[in-house]
Amino acid sequence: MADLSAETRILAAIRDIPHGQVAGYGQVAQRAGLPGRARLVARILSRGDDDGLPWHRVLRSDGRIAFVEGSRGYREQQRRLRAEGVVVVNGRVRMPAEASLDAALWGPPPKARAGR
DNA sequence: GAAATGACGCGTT
DNA sequence: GAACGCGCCATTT
Repeated sequence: MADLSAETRILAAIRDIPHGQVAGYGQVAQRAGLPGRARLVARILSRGDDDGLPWHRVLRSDGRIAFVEGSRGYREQQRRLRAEGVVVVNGRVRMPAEASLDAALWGPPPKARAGR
């Protein structure tokens, strides 16, 4: 059967990112069933054809904003992230482990890490 | 059809 | 932790 287009799956994966949560391009691609297509995700977002998509929750694997520092999208994304309670420092965000994203989507473990 | 470009990722230095 | 380099994928010139 004709599977949904890769673009559709990627868009769905991005929409599945919970409020106040962030994910990397590679993570989104993998969640969409397209491992190694991180660049495809970036290209789709660059098009911006879709509406109401939380594109600002998609960051690089390093937790850094993909846009160039000082550019319009950069400031926009940073502003939106902070508006959701995400801590952005020096254009950087604490990248959650993949397990954390799974937990946020499927069920967070009550075993919170204490002390650090 | 080859080369260049881009909201990327990972390993190495 | 930052800088550098190479690899991968899809579109455009």
